[in-house]
Amino acid sequence: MAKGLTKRSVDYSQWYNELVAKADLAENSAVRGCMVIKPYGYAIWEKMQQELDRMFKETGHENAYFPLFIPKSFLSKEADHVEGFAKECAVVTHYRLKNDPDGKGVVVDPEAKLEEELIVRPTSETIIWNTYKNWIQSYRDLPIKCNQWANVVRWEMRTRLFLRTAEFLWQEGHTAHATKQEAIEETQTMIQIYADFAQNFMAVPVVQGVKTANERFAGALDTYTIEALMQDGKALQSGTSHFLGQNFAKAFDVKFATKEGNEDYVWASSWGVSTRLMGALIMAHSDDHGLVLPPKLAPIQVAIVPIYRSEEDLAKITEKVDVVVANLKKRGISVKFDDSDNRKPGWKFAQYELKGVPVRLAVGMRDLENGTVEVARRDTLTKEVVNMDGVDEYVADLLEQIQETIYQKALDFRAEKTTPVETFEEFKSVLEEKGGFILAHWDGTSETEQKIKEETKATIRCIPLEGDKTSGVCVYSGKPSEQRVLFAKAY
RNA sequence: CGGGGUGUAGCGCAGUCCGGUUAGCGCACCUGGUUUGGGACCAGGGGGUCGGGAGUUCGAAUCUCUCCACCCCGACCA
Repeated sequence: MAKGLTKRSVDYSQWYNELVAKADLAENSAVRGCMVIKPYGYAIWEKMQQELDRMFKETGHENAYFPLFIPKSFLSKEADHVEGFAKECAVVTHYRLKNDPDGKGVVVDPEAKLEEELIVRPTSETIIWNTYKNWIQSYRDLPIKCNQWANVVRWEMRTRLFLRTAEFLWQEGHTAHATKQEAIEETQTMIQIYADFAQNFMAVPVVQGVKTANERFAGALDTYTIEALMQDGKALQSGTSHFLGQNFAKAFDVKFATKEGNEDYVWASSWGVSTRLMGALIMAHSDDHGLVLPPKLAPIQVAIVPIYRSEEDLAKITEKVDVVVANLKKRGISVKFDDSDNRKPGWKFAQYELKGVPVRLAVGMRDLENGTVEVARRDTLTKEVVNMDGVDEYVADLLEQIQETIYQKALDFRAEKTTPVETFEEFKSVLEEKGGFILAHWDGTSETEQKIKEETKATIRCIPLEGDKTSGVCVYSGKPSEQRVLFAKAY
């Protein structure tokens, strides 16, 4: 048991907070609501970025960069968009400070007021569509498929490391298309990429679906989402992809000449995932001993701990371990040989467990005599002694197994915590006693959705794309329902 | 932004009610030694604007006012 780490069963959110701190992922900063992502946490984010970036480029996207600041007037050009974001915008009003005439420090120079105030981007649709206007004249200029890796600011009242911070890192893709169909296909392609990434790299199973009107992105016609289930039974929206129709093209007057010689507004999509994925990763797999990382995203995949009495012993062990390290690296496995002498092996074992390192090798004099290595896997906390010869191949296989095992475990957990219900009584009791995802019929109205939210605090996470499509009657109103939708309490 | 709680060494805390030596303990850190197969032990040592500011007082970590930060629960949200 990790010293000082609160058990999940005692206080889940405290467990999360302590884990983020103790595993050296992130910490609160001097700026309210803003986090410092520490090197170990950032290394995981970099691994996510690398893979996503590769997937974006494989599907024909290019990276670009747009400004941090957005003129205030841009935001208000799309009515729903400004409505959605206005309440959480940071605003730049001045461009200069001066010495405080009354004494120490500096004050805002009232002489230096901006003619037009600037919004710190909460998202970049407006500045990008203002720019795209200049890039697009003809259907030959389309499609445009840009992505940017950036920070955004949404002035949240209550924040939690990774899950909701006032500033966060993300990528936002913004595409422009000649046809509605193509824009819809792009929107769907990207949500599929997010789902693939979540499942194959993060080992987090997700439900793909469409958001209801209430939960839709401000300015979108349709929002596709991937929803993941955390160990406390709450849902986490982990990625979204929006079909924007011609809303932003109309707001920013972006027209193009069609093949037929007509003029038409451009069709748009946008899509993003953020450092919130870190929260999903942490809460999906980790246990009371600490972080559990999927091998594909672990900054250190293998930690090697030497066990020795004398310097001579260490030298002998190091000689053997160097070969193992070289062989592992040849296979593209990231490995850390921890020969620091200021910690005992037991401390190191606990530390690498806390940090979620998938595989730990221990090598002592006993192993040198027997030609063996002790192999411990983080996900099951089991240990085996194997031959040192060929341990690199053994570890390579094991890493794949761990990736698969933790995905399967998360999938089983979700299956167990997904409950179809037929009545509102059942809905409430399942939500109360079991939590998790609830599949229920819904009459399709915002009123019913709102009522259910008020009475139970559960929201419609999405209308799933896959699964049971049979019709029924709404659990709340008794009116006809086309298919079951996914309810849960959410982060 | 409402309700509750907490701010004392890098971390975790005691001391605050009832003001009074030099502000203390555990972990961490430094030095030396013994250790090393699941969070080692002994000895010595360093480290403090007691969250900030203002006030009361001969004297404030302690009392008063005020501001700030963080945590939990709500409302809001990726």
